[in-house]
Amino acid sequence: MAASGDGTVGKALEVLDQVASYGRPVRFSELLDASPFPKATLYRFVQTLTNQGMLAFDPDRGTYAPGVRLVRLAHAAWQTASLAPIAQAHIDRLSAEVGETVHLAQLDAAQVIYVDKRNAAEPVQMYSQSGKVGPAYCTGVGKAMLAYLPEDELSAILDQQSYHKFTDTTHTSAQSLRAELADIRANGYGFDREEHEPGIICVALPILTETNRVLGALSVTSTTTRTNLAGLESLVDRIRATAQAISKDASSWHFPANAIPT
Amino acid sequence: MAASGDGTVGKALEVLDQVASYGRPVRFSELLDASPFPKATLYRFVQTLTNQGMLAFDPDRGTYAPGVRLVRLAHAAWQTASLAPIAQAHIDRLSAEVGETVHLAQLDAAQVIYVDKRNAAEPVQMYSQSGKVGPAYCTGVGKAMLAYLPEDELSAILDQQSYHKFTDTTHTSAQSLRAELADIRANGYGFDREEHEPGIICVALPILTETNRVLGALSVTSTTTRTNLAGLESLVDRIRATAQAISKDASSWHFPANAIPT
DNA sequence: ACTCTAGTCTCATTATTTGAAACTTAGTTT
DNA sequence: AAACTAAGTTTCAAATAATGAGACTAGAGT
Repeated sequence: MAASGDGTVGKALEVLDQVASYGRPVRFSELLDASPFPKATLYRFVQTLTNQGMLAFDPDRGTYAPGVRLVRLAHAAWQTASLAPIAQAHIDRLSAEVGETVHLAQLDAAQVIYVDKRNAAEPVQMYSQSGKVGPAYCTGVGKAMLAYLPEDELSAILDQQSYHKFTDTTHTSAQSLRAELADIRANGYGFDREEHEPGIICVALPILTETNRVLGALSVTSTTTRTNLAGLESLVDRIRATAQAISKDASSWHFPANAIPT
Repeated sequence: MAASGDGTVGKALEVLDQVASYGRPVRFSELLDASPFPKATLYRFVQTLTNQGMLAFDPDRGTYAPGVRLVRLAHAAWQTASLAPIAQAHIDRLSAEVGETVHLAQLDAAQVIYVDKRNAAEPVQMYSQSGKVGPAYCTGVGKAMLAYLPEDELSAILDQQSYHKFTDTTHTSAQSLRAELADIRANGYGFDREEHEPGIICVALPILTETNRVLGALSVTSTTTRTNLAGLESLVDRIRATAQAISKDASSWHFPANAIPT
């Protein structure tokens, strides 16, 4: 039932996450210090993952880092499973119209993953910006998605949040967050009231299927120096139209007859 | 000793690759038809991978696709393990100077993965272009890397090539390929003589460490309508300088003291 | 109501993982 | 140069998890 702990494969992926979390190449001993696994076990996992190209070993330095095979797999994930390729054109248009940064996010376990981002000023985004993660409980997109989750999934996710108080508007308990989620559900949209970073505000709407399953969320971000919540609220209709268009495309476009064979 | 077959984890990752290879969401039964695993076993793998967020299940359609967790992991891989962030500035400059498309590639098992691409005309590349794979035996970057591989790794990789004849200059055997690799090693650079796509030619150089380990490869691509091999050859010095600069940066830059803790 | 197909679950057998401890380098100290 | 130390690697019997044939269920088609 919980996300972690499916047999050997789950443990190996835990190790993979651990390596990725450092953001730099790591020594075996560093991993060992922070690992729940005994030396020999961790060693075998690291070996296996390296064999498989999921980790890369630098023999000159004796360090491990996430491997390039992940880049290949992610390419497939991004193209196949994410809303990004579908949403691309819609996001471009929205970003141009509102003149602010647009984020497209999806839920991964208890975290938010930004799968695309469009900045009005700088028209094309880069790979390195996709894949960035953020907390679900204090971002506009996170809350918009949580608000439409079925109760069992929601409570599992709420339990996993850190409720770290980034600013003085950050929610610090599942309880207060739940209250806001109810509001969001009632309105159909939600805000980030500088909950994650001071001065940064956003409006966010979920992207839902016809059956009301959560596919992702869309947000328009700005700063308190440029606008305020009411200003962002005036964009809601425009954003909703985009979200609906994406949802519509997602329902049809999911079976591209076949990919161009390179 | 081959790359595949490390226990349960290896098998699970094989399934993951299989799903990714379709380039579209797939039914369980489709996977089963093409899978070496018996029904119950495949089922368990798919379940586990889905639990783990490595696959995403679409309950409306009953299909599986690569999951968003991969996007997160790939972000880490791209940033930490790939040459892309290091090479960025160098590639920009090179692309601007030569006015042609520059590719940065690395080796993943027996395939080439393009981790970055800079097109002189359209200045910023997109995520969706990173992660693209290509054959090693008939691309400029592929051959440049193979040429500098130690014999044991090389022969393992040569055995895994398909030697599909894309054009009439494509190598169709390990033997003829080996001969060219010797030339490349002697010259320090290699060409793609329309071996993969008619009309497309390129020069490629490996990116090596001081200890002569292969880190990746760099290529400048053009078309036969715009230039010819001699034209590309004149760029070799310029490309070599870039490759060396990247290698130098890679040797120091590999330990960013710590990442911005967002 | 019956049949066929796709998907899910069970459980005794089998194979793999586990991890304490021994071993191997390579680097440091006395 | 011998003794210590730390990091990485290997071993092997015991413990655990994976395996897969087949049973089961749900739904679609006739």
